[in-house]
Amino acid sequence: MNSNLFIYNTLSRTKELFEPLKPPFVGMYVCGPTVYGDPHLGHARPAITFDLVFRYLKHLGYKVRYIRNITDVGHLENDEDEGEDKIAKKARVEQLEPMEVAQYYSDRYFLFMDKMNVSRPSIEPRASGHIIEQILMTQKILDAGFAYVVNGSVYFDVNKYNEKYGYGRLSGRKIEDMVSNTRKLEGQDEKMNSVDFALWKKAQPEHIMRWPSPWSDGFPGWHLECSAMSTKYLGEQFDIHGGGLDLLFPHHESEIAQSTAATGKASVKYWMHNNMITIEGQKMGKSLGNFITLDEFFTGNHKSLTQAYSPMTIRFFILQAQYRSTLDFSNEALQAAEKGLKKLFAGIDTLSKLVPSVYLKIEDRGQRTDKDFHSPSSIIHPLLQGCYNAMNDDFNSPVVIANLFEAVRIINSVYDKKESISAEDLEEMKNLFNTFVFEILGLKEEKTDSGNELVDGLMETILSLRQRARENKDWPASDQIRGDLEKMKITVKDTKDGAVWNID
RNA sequence: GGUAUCGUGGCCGAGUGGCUAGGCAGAGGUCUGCAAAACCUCGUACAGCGGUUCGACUCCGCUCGAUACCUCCA
Repeated sequence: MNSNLFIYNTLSRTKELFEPLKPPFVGMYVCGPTVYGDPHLGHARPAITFDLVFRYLKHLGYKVRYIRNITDVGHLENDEDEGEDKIAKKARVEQLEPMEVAQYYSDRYFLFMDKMNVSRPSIEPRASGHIIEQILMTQKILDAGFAYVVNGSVYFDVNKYNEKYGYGRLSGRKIEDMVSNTRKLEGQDEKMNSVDFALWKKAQPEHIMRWPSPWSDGFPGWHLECSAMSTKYLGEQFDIHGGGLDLLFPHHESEIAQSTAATGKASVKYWMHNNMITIEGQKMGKSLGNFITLDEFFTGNHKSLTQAYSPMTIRFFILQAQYRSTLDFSNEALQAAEKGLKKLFAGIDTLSKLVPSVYLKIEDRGQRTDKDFHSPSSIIHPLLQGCYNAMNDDFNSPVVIANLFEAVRIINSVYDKKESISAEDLEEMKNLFNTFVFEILGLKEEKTDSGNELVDGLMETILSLRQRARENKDWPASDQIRGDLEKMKITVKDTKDGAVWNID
């Protein structure tokens, strides 16, 4: 557990050695989805990024409590007077109960995350289930003197907070600049200062989602849920807080302010931010209307998509970029990922068929030179070490994958009898794939109908007929069978051990 | 305008002060009845201009360009 894991901390803009506050326990909080729309590719990135973090920390032996919230209330439409809750607005349009909408899209979110093999977090709290905690936190901030009440709404006093603790440290903003640069919005007259934000908003009569509070019937402000729920489940101070880069300001900045104002100390040790997925160089997002939902990816049902892409292809595509880089979507890039993933799993399949060579190597007597290229310490072990080094360097999954492809190259060479492998190497190789492909990267094979007894039996019959044709050098018949199967998406390959087939 | 990040070969995408990323696509070769797969070889990328240095794609400055945030957004 005494690892050399380095994490890029947005707070310091450097990679820092990861040292949990209370080892072996690790507390991690990640901003989850607002459930008022179908999950799109952008939602997949943080989910997979922090799943990778979750999986790796567990692999290192930490006991991780991972919280990812569901925002089913709390984000204001804007900061204006009539600021209405997004969930409520959508609900009115569709004439549905707000919670029905939230439930529907929550279910959709879970469904698609499961398909991409994203682990379920330890706790997935809902904002609507933590109104009391949010009210209590608002009260605490009021008591500390960093908030004020106007007409039943409660606002955070950013200026006062700034004087004592400094506001803007995460995002590198100065409050003076912000005051002069904040756009003039309608109906800001309640706030003492334009940079102040709402902790509690009084609900207008038409506002559906509302709860009683000491100040008014209303609803919590849009940064409050994360502060309240992270504190509830992880304590006043915890290790990692993650989320999309687009949440850095003002959301995370305000979270820091709220928690610090309430408790007098900084709550988060490591701030992690995943970068955006872009499409034609632009952020894929709701407001731009250029997003593609996960459902559309999986079905191929979208005008920008030339084909469907499987959940694992999406996962692999995301893991092929480091989480802090922007990732540009294109059909070409996705197809490259699809083929690469196929090659990886073909390699794993081949690995299970390998037999170790039995000859006694000269280096087994002790002396080792650079030419001893078949001992564990000289070919497989460096790859394993390379994977750990990459993960320890701020979760550099693309480098892990590069190491895995090198391993696949070795597997194929051994299978082609161009290289040999010792029993120890073979075991280490299997360990490498089990650990990194399945456990840490969380990839899994998407098997189709293979394994179905009926299909297997039919295929055996068909291929034995084709084999007879081949033995008779009846190439037209042989090729026709292969061609007909190809039309049914069944690929037949002739190897020296006979024909093998698989369904695409 | 402010803040931040970034500009790598046909595409995606790592990385580094002097030493191979990797995947996809492309070219040639081996194997194969053919095909597929696999393996081998190849292309001399690091926006531009200066500076530091024995040496920079990597450090510094400037220019150009891109993106994100400053309003809900993963």
